[in-house]
Amino acid sequence: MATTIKDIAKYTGLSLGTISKYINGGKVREKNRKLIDKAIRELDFKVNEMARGLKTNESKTIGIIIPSMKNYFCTHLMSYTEMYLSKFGYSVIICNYREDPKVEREKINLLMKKQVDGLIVVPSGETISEIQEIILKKIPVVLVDRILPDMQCDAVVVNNFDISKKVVETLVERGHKRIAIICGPKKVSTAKERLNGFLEMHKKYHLEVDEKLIKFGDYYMHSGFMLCKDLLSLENRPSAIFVTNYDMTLGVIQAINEANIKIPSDISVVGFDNLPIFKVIKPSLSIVSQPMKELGDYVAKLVIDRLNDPTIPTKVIKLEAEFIMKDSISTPN
Amino acid sequence: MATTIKDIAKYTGLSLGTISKYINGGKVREKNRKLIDKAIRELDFKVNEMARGLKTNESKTIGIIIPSMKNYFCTHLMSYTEMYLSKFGYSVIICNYREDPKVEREKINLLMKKQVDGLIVVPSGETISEIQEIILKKIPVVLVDRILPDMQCDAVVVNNFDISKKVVETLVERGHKRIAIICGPKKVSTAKERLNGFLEMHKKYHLEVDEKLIKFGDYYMHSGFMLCKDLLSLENRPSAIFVTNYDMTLGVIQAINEANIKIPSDISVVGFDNLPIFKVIKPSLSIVSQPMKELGDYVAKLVIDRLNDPTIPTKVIKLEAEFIMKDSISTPN
DNA sequence: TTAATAAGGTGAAACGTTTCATGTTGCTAT
DNA sequence: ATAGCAACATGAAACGTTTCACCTTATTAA
Repeated sequence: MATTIKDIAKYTGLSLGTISKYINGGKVREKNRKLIDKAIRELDFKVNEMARGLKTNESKTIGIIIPSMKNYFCTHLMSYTEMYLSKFGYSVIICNYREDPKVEREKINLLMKKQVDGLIVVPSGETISEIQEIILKKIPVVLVDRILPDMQCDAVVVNNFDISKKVVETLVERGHKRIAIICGPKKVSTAKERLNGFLEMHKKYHLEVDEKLIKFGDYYMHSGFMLCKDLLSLENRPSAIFVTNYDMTLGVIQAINEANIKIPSDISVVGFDNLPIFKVIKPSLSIVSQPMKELGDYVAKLVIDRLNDPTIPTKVIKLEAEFIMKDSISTPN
Repeated sequence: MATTIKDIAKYTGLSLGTISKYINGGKVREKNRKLIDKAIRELDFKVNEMARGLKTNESKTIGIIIPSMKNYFCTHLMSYTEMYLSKFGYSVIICNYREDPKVEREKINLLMKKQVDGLIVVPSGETISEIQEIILKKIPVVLVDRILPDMQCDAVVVNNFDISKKVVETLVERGHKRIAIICGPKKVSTAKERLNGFLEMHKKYHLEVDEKLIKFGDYYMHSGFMLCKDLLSLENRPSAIFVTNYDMTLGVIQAINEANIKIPSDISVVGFDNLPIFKVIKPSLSIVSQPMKELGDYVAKLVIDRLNDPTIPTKVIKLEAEFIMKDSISTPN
């Protein structure tokens, strides 16, 4: 059906080898070059990457696995990763596992069957052994945002612990004593680290930790909403809330709006991720901002580096998140 | 390196044909089934989809081309499409062209080289001939959100014209006479249709159309911001603004906030796309809401249907967007 | 027991490339 | 004119599957 290298060979009277050489950047005689170019144009030849991949054992494709395509943090990040990779001739298959480890496992399998040259994962935390096996097969794996215990592979993360300390310290310095935190799922490393920073600062300032003020959500808006409602209905409610991801931050604001409570006069809020939306919310929100482009670029760079030299030692890149103070913080009444 | 069907054949003492038949769901003798299963487990066999695809001339992959991975409307939509397709054994390569028709062309080419079985496109409007060619090659193409002139292919869109009329009519009924519209790029069908609805209602109600109140943006937040600033600085500024996509709506709100103007007392606003964010903005925004899941599902369905029977006549599915009235509309002063 | 038939197994060819050892051409210098 | 060499061309084998015509084994009925 479609034009193949054979058709080009027939059309030009040259051999398969010559055509192949040429389309892979090799040199041919000037008159042959013209002839081949003409044939390619006339017959509308496009190389069959499946056949090529079969032969070369390279798909020039990187698999990307993220929790959800509705997660703007992930898709945003991956848009940079894709851009970087495409400069090096790699394309990308993005799979989302809808927060379901079973689906995550399936997608990992799928990508292996598709012979991806490397794998980028924002893991659920429940597929450690599957990922281990891939690493054993010498396929480059890069973890993003979250790390997995005891896993010997490249990763790009942010300084969750430190930035969380900084946020809490700032609140404490403003006089807050009852600070709530809304974390992600306990399995996820970022959630643990952000919580640990929170606890650390309580220890440093000899503040009592009220377990009721520590909430674990699922990183989605609705859970931010519900958990915030819980917090607001406590008889001794917090004077500040630290929300540790983007979607839950939205949920928290929704809950506060619905309760007719004012930020920051009634309650202080620190959110997460510097996405355009926070320019739109009044009062402007104090947030932890992650360096999206850097994250996305580094992820791609680590894959490419390992593809070029599989023997280099694994690296965990820790980038700096930034705490941006705006108008959503005040001193407690 | 990796385990192949040949290794399984050797391990089990069976022939290639038998193994192939079994992994494709064929019947083998019970004792052979056990033997093959064991071999697959022990040797960790995974079928090489490149080899399979080469032979079967099917990649079981659908290419998806969207303007940007930072466009939440697109990624959100495609998350439904992916879910639907994966139920039918298809996976998905998502390419974004960063709003650049040159990149769009490259990505179309890339996907053809990768032998995708079908193509889903949110087109820039500048690659008509390239898409035509693909259709000629009998590869299923589905257009989403936007249609292209004279293109004989499946598409899923919403009733842009009607919904725009409804919005404008509502504003007119509330007494607005100077209504501004912020459209998308002129090349894009949705922009044209939404504008036409706007004009139609002006005609119906014998309202003068002030060209200064018609703005064309690029569907990004910043252009919404800038165009809104323009509108606000007119000496005879509009009493209502209709913004025709999500990101530009955010920009408009930002501009209005910065100008210290109040919605709806000073100006009425109607936005686009019912994304979670609008639960968070005060006052709650009146919006046009598109049926995301239906859109995404239908797109997938059309591809699958045509894959199953390439001869069926092409369909353009028009789904109903909804106008949700909230608190951002008042009568003009 | 055997013939007939059903059920399952076999292996070579093919898919569209790349690779590489070998063959052929065109130049350059004498 | 020609030897020598660089430059380029050739074509068969291989990559890991599927397919299919044909062969073998098991099952059944008489």
